[in-house]
Amino acid sequence: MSKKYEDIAEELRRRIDQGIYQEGQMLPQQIALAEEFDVSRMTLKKAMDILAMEGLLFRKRGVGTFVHKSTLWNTSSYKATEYRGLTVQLPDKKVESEIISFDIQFPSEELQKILLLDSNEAVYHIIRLRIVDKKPYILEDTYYVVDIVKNLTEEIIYESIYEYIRSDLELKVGGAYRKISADTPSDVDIKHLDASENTPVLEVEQVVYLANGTPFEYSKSRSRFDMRSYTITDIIPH
Amino acid sequence: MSKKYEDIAEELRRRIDQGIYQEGQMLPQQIALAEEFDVSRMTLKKAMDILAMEGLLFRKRGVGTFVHKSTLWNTSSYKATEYRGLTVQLPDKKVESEIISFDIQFPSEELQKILLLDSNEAVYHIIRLRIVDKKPYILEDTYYVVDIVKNLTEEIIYESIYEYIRSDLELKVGGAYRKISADTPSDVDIKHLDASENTPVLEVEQVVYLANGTPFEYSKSRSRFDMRSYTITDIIPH
DNA sequence: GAGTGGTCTAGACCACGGT
DNA sequence: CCGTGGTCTAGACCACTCA
Repeated sequence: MSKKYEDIAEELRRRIDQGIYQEGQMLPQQIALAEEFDVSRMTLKKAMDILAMEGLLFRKRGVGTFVHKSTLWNTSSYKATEYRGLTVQLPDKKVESEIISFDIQFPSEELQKILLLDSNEAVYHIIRLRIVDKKPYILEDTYYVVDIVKNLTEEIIYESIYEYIRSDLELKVGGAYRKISADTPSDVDIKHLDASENTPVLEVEQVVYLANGTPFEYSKSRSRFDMRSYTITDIIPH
Repeated sequence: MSKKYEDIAEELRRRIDQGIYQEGQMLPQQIALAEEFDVSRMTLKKAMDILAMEGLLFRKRGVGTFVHKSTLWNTSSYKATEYRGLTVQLPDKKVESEIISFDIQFPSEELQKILLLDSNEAVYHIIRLRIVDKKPYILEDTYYVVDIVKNLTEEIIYESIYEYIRSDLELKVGGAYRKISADTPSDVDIKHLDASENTPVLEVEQVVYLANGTPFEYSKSRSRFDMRSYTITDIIPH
């Protein structure tokens, strides 16, 4: 069962992409669109809310709904709120992995707090280098809760862990907390990211939750400053 | 006229802060809360949507609504979606400013595209060092559209520009696009941020929009890697 | 005043999780 | 099966902008 407002959001997104609704141009009024899609106005508005939060539309009360101009933000930078794997973020590129370490262990006290675990509930610990178009791209240091992300194998890690979580385990990701910071390179960074002692590093520390609120991943991902950046769209509803 | 769902969100936030609804605990069902606040269930749900997006609550269909546990994310890091000034972000600290340059100019071609200006519509260009507790904290390189942020003076810049925009000009901020990246320090960074040649720098590039969708600010803010980081809460609705 | 989007309702029905 | 939250409706009324 698909949700009407998601379908409509999808269709409107398509029309903007294809230029049927052009940059800066006004869209048909909500009532007309509601009639076209044969839904109530509230449902149509909910679809528009999604696009407004994504930054594609903005609305002005008493005036109308417009397509936002893009410019800066369609560059080679990644949405900070992207939770799917690199394979999805870089569909045109060749993404490979090098497994630097893969083991199973009991969580430290700090990790127990973060992932809401007892000391006897094991975690996988994976250090993995992602290689894009033959160049070292990002170094991931990740912990997964074993009870949730069951039966990880080297084969899965070599491909896409998120694909496995979604398709095989049929788990739904519900969201994440992220912290973005800069850092000096560690020895490990220098070794694997093709960095020198003075190359700044961009780090994303994150806890990822299932749709039911259970945390299942804690990770730190580091990349060279000149390889990656993150974008955030922040629309305040009014 | 205040909005009911904002008032209710505020009240629920207060109850979570005060521990009336405790971490991990289930809240009263939506229908009961809707009756308590004397609103429809849709309105109550909208209030909860806000708190869920903030990451305070999560809901599980068929089960109930729970208070999210916090841990990691209440540290000394700043919400990436905070658009108000430093004065608000650091209420306990002494925030001062040093004006490095302040002039008015015509926008470059690139800036015209970003801020949707003609070549004859002037912008203020401000380079300002923010000093927190006597330490250099962040170096801001900002352009404001003169037609919108009228009559800027050195006095205003020395204090809080956002306070001026909100209180005196009575403009409402509607959102922003941000890009976070790391960089090597520039000469200006080294000079003003108490950085050496090898100190990584964290940069936030942003375009800020009024509530009506008009862009009015383009800026790059840089800080030393060890002075600042940004957090993002990302909840996928389901 | 005419036309836009924003809020709110009262109620129906659906999807999901646990018993 | 029951109880939870999620979706959707049809319509009312409000707030804002612009002619």
